Amino acid sequence: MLMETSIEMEKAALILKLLGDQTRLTMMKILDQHVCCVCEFVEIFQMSQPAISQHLRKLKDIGLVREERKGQWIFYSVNKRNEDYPFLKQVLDQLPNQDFKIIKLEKNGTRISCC
Amino acid sequence: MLMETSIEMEKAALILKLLGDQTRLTMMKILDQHVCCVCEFVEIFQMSQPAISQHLRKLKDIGLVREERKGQWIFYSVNKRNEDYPFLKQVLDQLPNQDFKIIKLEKNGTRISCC
DNA sequence: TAATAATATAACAATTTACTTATATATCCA
DNA sequence: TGGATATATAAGTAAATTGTTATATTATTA
Repeated sequence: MLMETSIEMEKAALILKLLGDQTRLTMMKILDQHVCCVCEFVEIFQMSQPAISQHLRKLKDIGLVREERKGQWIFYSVNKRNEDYPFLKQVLDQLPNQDFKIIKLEKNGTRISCC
Repeated sequence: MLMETSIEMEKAALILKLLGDQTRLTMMKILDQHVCCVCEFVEIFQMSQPAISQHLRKLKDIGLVREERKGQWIFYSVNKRNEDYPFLKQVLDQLPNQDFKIIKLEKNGTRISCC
């Protein structure tokens, strides 16, 4: 059975361009399974906090992720209500699982430390 | 049943980056169904011949398309033997059909004129 | 209220991208 | 062989991208 998705070419290209960056692609794969905050991504990608923030903003700007503030922390998750989520999901489902990155954080103690 | 594709993150990001351009994405969608030559894409996208050639070269360089010379013309088609074709295909299958662009060429007489 | 922590934003620099125009290459055919 | 056609390549440029560092914002807590 063919899944019916009615994404437009322009929108599809926009989404794929955002996914065409290894950092953002990995973020999305992780976020599809886990809720994460900025500091965790800083740890995972060994990249500056502003760099992570900027990637997340791009993803948020086209509606792929959503944020929820809880105290000092802002938690990011995949926006499954987005009309293009089915399109996104089919891409993410083809990617290798990235849970090991979260597990590594947990072993570090870096995951619980802030979130 | 989940389709097994074992693409690596780095490779996936590379492919998605190439697809994240409306011209190349549309090219790939068309090429998945039709064999085309450069001049047809020049007509379809109303873009210079070198621009089209350069897009096709990028797609060829990572193995997504292949070329076959027939006389003066070089015919491009999707490289279905590529190990990452299943990954690509799942993306393309979600996009709206672009056959109308080829049909328009046929009505123009621009398709048969060269190919 | 002041210090700290998490995150966002601004400003900037290096790199990459996607065109352009000009030119080279390859094939066909008279 | 020479002109025409289809395509590729080279060189240059403007805009976009992706990082950086510095600073602002927001919430927490002593």
